Amino acid sequence: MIVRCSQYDFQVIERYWQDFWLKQKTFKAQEREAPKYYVLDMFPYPSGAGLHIGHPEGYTASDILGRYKKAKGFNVLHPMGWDAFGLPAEQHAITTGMHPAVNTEKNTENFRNQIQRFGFAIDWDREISTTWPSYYRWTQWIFLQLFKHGLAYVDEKPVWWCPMLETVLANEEVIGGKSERGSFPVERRQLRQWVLRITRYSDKLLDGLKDLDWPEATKRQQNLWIGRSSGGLIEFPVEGGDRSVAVFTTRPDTICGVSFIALAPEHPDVDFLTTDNCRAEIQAYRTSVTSKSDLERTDLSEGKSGTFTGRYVLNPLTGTRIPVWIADYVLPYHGTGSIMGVPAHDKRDFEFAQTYSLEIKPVLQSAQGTDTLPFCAEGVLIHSGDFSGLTSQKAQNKILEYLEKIGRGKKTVQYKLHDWLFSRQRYWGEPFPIVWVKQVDYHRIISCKNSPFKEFLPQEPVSYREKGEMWCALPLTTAHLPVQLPDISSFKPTKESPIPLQNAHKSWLNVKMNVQTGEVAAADGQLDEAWIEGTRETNTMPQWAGSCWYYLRYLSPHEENSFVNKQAEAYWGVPDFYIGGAEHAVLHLLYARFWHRFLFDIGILNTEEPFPKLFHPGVILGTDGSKMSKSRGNVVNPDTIIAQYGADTLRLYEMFLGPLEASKPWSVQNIEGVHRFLKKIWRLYVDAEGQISKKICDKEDCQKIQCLLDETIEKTSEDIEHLRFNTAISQLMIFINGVQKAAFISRQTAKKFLQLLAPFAPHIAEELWARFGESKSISEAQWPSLSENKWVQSQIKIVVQVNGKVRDEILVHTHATQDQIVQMAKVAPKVLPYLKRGTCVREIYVPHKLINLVVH
RNA sequence: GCUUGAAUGGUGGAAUGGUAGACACGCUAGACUUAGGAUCUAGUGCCGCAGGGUGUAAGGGUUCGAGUCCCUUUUCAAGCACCA
Repeated sequence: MIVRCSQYDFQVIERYWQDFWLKQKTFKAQEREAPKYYVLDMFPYPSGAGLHIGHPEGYTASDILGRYKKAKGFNVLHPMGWDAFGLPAEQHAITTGMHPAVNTEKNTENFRNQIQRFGFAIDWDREISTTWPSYYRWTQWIFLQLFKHGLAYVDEKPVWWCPMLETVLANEEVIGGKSERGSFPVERRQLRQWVLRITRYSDKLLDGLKDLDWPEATKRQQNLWIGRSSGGLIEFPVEGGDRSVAVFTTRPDTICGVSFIALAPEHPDVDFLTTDNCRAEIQAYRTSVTSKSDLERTDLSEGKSGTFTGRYVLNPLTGTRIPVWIADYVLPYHGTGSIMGVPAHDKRDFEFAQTYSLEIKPVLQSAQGTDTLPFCAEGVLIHSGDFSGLTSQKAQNKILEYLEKIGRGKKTVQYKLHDWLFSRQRYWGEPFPIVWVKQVDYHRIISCKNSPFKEFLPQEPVSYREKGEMWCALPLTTAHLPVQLPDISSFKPTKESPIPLQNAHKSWLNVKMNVQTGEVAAADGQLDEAWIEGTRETNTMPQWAGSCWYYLRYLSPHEENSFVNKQAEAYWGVPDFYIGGAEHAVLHLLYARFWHRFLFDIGILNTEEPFPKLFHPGVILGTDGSKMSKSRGNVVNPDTIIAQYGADTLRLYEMFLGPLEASKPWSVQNIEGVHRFLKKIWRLYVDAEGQISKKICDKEDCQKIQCLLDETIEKTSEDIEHLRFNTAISQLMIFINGVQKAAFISRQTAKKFLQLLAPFAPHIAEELWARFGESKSISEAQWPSLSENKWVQSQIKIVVQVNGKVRDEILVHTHATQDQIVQMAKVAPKVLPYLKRGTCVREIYVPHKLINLVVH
């Protein structure tokens, strides 16, 4: 049952117990009558580079918590899986010609082996991968639900296109004008794309944040990303015409200070607004803007530029003539794509007005009245007719109410959040379960009473027009899922067919469907009455799709009739603890919340939010304090550390580095410290023959050891609950240092310590536990409780301060009164000289801790 | 630029407003050793032989008492960055 070694041979010990746990299924989670605890790690992308030293930081933390909760009597679920669709596998396929599935399988195997070498208490029977057809079948099914409920549509619109990656990217994947992956330049292109209507959930996603136990910074980020701002839509009538220019503003109180209107150069009304004598200049300016990259355009140091259209509009409140400009600091994809310029009270407008010598007219004043322009805070209105004298807050309401009455404006809310661009021109992703059919054929489905294709039919058809033909999106049905990825000969996108799946065999691409039976087959040109023809959607879903719901699949990974088994969902619910990188603050974590809330809304989930408690471990940096990267050559490979010191040491080391949430540099030297700690434990427990050491015996512990054990139980329990693993480990070290000084300790105490150690260093704890003759895993044992007969201390130490500075210590009887203690303190040898210098005017006594004498 | 967070020995880091530097690394000395990169013992913020003084980025404040709370400044990190 146990390893036969007298030395601390961590290689043999760790391998033995890892095999033991896997074979015995020690950590298999099954629904039973007990409180549940679901710990979840963000599942990794199994990259070819293998496990990074940062991965096990979070995994170890969740493992400690999971093992602790199990010992506390909880039924713990700790699963692991693979977020295995994605770009790197596809790029590998393009360069090597190897199918991404083969390469992904290889990398996954490697990741699984590496992770298993850490000895995590994972239920491997629940392993999933987003790339398994049995998994993505249900990703497709959830998409069809979104489709059915009108939350998925196609749109031809400007999207971020990355020429290097040859794909479109979501807003969230573009950072500072470059692609999130690889930092390549991006540009805007008009393309037909699948889009998910996440904006319909803006308010719900915002409100739901309030109750989540998440890092404040992450909540703030999501808040900013959704970017709700309330203000007004105001119409400026065009001089001498019946049209108007609409702007969105959050500061309607400044409307009397408007000295220009600026439109984004791309604004569709620019042509109409431009007068003939300005047309040439406007054209030139627009051309210069489109040639700019987004990075150049949003470069703040460039200053502001624009051109006059020749047109004037009228201020709906004052009737003042206002020139209409176009300017590239106005963004086409926000609000109405046009703004009212109030230079006196907006920094950007101020800059623009200065450049082009436009009027700068203050209409707001602070209480002091000596404001430097631009004055962007709120204040009291001036030069604003009837509204003068009102505060900004009041004026905003009154002005909008007035504009609404005269039909020139209304209150409105704007969001920074855009609908989620959901399609990618890639091979290695989930195919859409959609077939494009002609409008007439779509109507045949609608009019066929019992057509199976009605399962996911939306109220309004999703369609687009091409070459005079209207194409409608026909959703396949649950019975057709999964729509598997077809084999293709080349993964490389080409100019002619930038979408890899367009190279799929015609028998996959072109299909015929039986309207009545729901049968789908390769199109063969022969159409009986019940059949219609169509073409499959060739875009695939983005990587985020699979990670939107994986935490639900873990609950019933083998369920074949549903994406999640109802009983399993009722029992396990959502993760009690979710841990993973802060880099997912607005991507994965926002998308998953959206899907979860949607599934709740259509009545197939019991909870509104997927992750009630979230934690981000800090980044582990290289020894030089900078981010680990291949190019810097400061990458640490977990395999070499495990080979040299063992998994227990690495686990302990990563937890001992510092607070879990802090970013910390890796240090080779410090790892020796925790390794020494484990060797010290081994020497204290095991003698030269490999037997339990004589130091551990059946005698009763001395008071010191018993108090120390109680302290250690208390401290480690509390620290684990609060994820303060570094201080928990230091307490374990304090205990061992104490044991080293003691003559002996009891078997009971020795075993209790092993239990405290087990969540952190499970292999050595399990091995020593077994050597005490235990036949069951240490993980099955109940967490130790405090000893019942607590030693009663007769004397306590009181610190004596004079004017807040420590001068002496006195030993007093536990039940001494405050007066007695004050008297003792006043005659303490090191205190006396200070008392002689003045008179004691006050004594502050903190029970059982200190006494402070105030001397003047 | 804006927002948020942080700053403690040679190093990583401890410290419900109540003994600053726990624990560990490193270093110094010693012990055991053929040997020590194993192990054990003692020491280790700074100044001072010592009594003692001083000390948590800098300055101010609140308090009997401040690393901790408040204000100003500096530096660093993260996020956002023309979102009207």
